[in-house]
Amino acid sequence: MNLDVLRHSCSHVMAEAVKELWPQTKLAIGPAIEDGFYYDFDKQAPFTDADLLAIEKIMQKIIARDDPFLREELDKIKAIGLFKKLNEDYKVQLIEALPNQAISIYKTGKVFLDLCRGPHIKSTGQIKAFKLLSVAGAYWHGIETNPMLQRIYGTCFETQKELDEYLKNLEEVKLRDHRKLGPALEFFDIYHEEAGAGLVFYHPKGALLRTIIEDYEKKEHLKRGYDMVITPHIMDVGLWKTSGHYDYYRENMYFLNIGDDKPAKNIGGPAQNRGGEFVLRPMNCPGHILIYKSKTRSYKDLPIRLFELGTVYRREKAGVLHGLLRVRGFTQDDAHIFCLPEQLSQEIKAIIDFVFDTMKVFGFDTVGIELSTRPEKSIGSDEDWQRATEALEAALKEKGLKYDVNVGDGAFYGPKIDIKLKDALKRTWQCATIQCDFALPKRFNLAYIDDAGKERQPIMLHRVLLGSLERFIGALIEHYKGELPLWLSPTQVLLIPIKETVLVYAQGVKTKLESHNIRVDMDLRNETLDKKIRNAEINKIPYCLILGDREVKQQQVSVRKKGSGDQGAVVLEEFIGNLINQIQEHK
RNA sequence: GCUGGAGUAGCUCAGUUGGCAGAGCACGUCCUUGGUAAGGACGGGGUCACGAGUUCAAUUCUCGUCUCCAGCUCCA
Repeated sequence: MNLDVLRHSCSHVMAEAVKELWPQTKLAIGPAIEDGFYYDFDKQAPFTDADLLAIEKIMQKIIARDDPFLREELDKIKAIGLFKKLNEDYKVQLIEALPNQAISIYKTGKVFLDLCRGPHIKSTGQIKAFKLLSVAGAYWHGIETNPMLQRIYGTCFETQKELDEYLKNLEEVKLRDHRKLGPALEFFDIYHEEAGAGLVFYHPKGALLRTIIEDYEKKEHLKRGYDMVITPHIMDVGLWKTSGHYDYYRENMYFLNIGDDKPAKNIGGPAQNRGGEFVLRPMNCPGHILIYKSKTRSYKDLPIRLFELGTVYRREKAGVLHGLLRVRGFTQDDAHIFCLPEQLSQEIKAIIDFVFDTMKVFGFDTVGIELSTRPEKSIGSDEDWQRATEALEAALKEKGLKYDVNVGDGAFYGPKIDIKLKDALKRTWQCATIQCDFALPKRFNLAYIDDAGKERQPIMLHRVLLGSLERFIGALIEHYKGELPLWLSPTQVLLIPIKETVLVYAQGVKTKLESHNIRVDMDLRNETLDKKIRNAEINKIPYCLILGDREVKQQQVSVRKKGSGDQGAVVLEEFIGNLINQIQEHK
């Protein structure tokens, strides 16, 4: 049986139940979605949890009746008349938007009918396992200015067992929630009320994790021919007028009304682009562009790859903020590559490789590549957009990668490739993006001198690998359920001395581990061994070393591995050797 | 920004039909010196999100604000 058909049919049954309980309710649409189905209703009073239970009960009744799904076809005029009579305004709108041809409707039971393309299951009795999950607001047709409807989400499976597994998986998702795990593991917190929503505070362990990630990235970028730069967090508004952000991104920018008396020097763009006011940067590009422009560049210098762990601030709408995934201040692993046209394809392919390699090191599979094209609100000529889009597409094709095209979803200055990663629960996360840009080089009058001594315009690539470190750390926490691999764990080894008499020995072990750059903590509290072990497990520390009289006497350490318990005693050097191997292999 | 739900100790949550605010964990002190997931006793900790209003009295009722949660819209 086709699961989408089953779910779609289930949404019809739900709509029938809602109409039975509240006959005045108007129906909008009710499709199957990835994990279930929904139906949008126009009803005055909000649906409550109790209402959902009542609806489920009626649905059970309809399913027990085993009503057949019957298809009928009408011409458009008749269909409009029928749904007008039923007072189903939204259905009338839907039919009016359809081409002038036969309109199909489906009937179930004696009274319920719905505009529907189909197909459906034979009869309601084929629904074996379903559950209504939640209710939420949703705009009619998804357009903000339209009336808001009430959407009931539900899911449906062929068997109860599959439904139970799905519900169990939902619980699993909750357990992995980085918004709970992150503060619990003392990685980060957000002081919504005191400091502001969407602003992240890294506590010592989280800051250490981030430093480990940053160090890895710096090393890897230097290895791959990037230069590191550091640019200011506030810059004159004139720069943002020239870049186009002032016109195309203003509602997301923070302005600092106190500026300098003297307007900034105008670079590129019209003369009115003089500032005197400052902007907290929402992006890093203008800073990198200034560095590119700082001297005359030869074609022999290109490509120039400027990398910065750049913190940016964006004024996101309050309702979209979500843990570390959507914040107002975040740090991108951002680079801008200035290159010759003939270098473009090679650079894009190198970035794609870089993304794949990086994801693998952090333990993710990459999936889902999307190519996004020119949006309505954008700068640059059609010709440039076409060249940029073709360049990205060609690179994907040359690498033999599958991708979807997302029409109109590009940045305002250029088309982009998004690479999504897949976590342990098979959820996807938007992290890496590669954007091809002919527009900003033009606006800022970027140039290089070609082999004939003529001034030419370089092409600019914007790209991030992990995207925002905040979002990526959120993904890491959920992917690993907080149990980070050894090489990323803020505390790699916890020393547990059993009693005070072994403290001298324990201190010696600690010093030795630290001399190998192993991150080690010692639990000196006056607690039982059991308690300290429990604590280490809860804090998801990869290794514990238990140190008592026995270990001192034999000059060994007793190893306990998270999740697999007592590993027995070994000499310290053996343990260290083993650990270093694992760390080097990014395990 | 929109629709709905919510905000009580650091955390997880009780509770008050309007009348002195509660537990477990965590934290502190003391006892206990232990062998692989919670040893014991005692103790500190709260403008019940914030601001108005109603009332003899508001954590509780009303209104507003902020924030969170589930979505919509938007996005790294």
